[in-house]
Amino acid sequence: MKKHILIVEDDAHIRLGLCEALRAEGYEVTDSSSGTEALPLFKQRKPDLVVLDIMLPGKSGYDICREIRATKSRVPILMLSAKGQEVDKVVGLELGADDYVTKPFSLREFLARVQALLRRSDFTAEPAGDLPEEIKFGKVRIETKALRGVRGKEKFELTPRELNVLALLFRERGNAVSRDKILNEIWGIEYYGTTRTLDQLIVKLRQKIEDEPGEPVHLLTVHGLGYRLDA
Amino acid sequence: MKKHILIVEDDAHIRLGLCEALRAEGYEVTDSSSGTEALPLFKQRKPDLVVLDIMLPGKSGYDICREIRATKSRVPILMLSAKGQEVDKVVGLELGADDYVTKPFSLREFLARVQALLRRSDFTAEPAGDLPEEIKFGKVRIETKALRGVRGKEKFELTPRELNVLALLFRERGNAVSRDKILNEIWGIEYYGTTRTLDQLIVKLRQKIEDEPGEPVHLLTVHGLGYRLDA
DNA sequence: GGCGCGTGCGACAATTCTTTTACAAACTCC
DNA sequence: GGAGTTTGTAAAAGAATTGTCGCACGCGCC
Repeated sequence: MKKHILIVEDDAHIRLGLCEALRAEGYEVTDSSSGTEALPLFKQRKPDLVVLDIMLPGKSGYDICREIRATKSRVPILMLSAKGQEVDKVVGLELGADDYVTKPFSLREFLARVQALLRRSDFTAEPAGDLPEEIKFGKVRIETKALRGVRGKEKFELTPRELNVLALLFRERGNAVSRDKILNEIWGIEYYGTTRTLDQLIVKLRQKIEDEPGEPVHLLTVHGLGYRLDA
Repeated sequence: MKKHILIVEDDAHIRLGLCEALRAEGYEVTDSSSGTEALPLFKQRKPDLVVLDIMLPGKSGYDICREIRATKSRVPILMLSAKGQEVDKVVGLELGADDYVTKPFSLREFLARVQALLRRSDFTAEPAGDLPEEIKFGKVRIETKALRGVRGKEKFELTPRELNVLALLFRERGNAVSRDKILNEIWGIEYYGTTRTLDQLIVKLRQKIEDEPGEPVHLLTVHGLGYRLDA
């Protein structure tokens, strides 16, 4: 899943440059030039990383940093300090910023720090954190941490996405889960693809967990709604 | 096992900031604002690392450092020196401090040093922390202290880094370990490099421990996540 | 200085996963 | 039963991830 980054920086040149560079790296970027806009944006978009310029019209980066921490969020924060500006790192530290880059900085350095901060905070990793150790039903047993399982004597592996979908269905086992819900939970709220993608993944899952994929006994279709997992 | 850290710092803002950051990293933290409290706390809690501000009301960080060393403890000590303050490293060295961080510093830098000190103090052998004596799976047997192993009758040598990565995977054997986790644990928090470096190292490891490096049976890729070692 | 070694990085190839497409089959409703 | 909709499935296209090669750099050693 794409990492989402919020940038708050008033200098349009720099802001757009950073945005472009981050997007080129495959991040999803939200940007703002205004300090007052920052907190609402933060709450709304729930980014995985925040980049704050210290000098901003209206509210300073320090203020925003403090506000974000006041929400109990532990999102990593990277502060940009202006050229030649005295940086009071201790002030930032008290406020909970994680790292600083001093202008002028190279794009490469900036990207490296972004990556490093995301890596450090990355306990969300791919298969979402709240998976059970094991998923079991019928002849099937799946070790979630290994992304692999067995059906009777057949071994198979799962991709992170397959595992997430299966875990969601397993959590709701016995109940039908709508396609929309699955797409929202696993693909994310702003997914624009077709719903056939999910069907395709279900096919793959059936091939793995069902004895007769064409005649499923566990992973059932609920016509007009979605799918249901029966144990 | 959680590492335990004792912080002695009078500035409440900084103290709490550091505490929170360390706890977020999974350390157990005891904090104190008073120099006189420090030694009793140290004796009682037996931390794995001590962080001392130099300027303290009552007793200075230097004093506490000396007292701790007088107990024959070899616990790593990280000193914080205030902004603009002259640091007498020689004095500190004589007293047995292991590292200094000069304010202003970023959280990231602080955490990196903490991690480095803990790792260094963790010395069982050259490479790193808590390695088992021997790593064994399939036809492979590795003597960790010698950085040497055999696969059937083939002998090979390992570099420290290769051994560390392999040991990490071995400790988690059966579970997929994400690239980010490997990079964090082995390369450390302050690593800004690319993840291709890790792939490269995996290639080398496969050449050593697999009969068919192109067709690995032990050191497996978990696409989209990282790697997994199967015994 | 030249050499070997461990390590890091860029580039491109190979592999795997995801998404789309197309059409057949199943289902719903009248 | 038939039209319209929804779902199953295979195959192809498209993306993303990983494997691998070759070169660069720093370091210790000759």
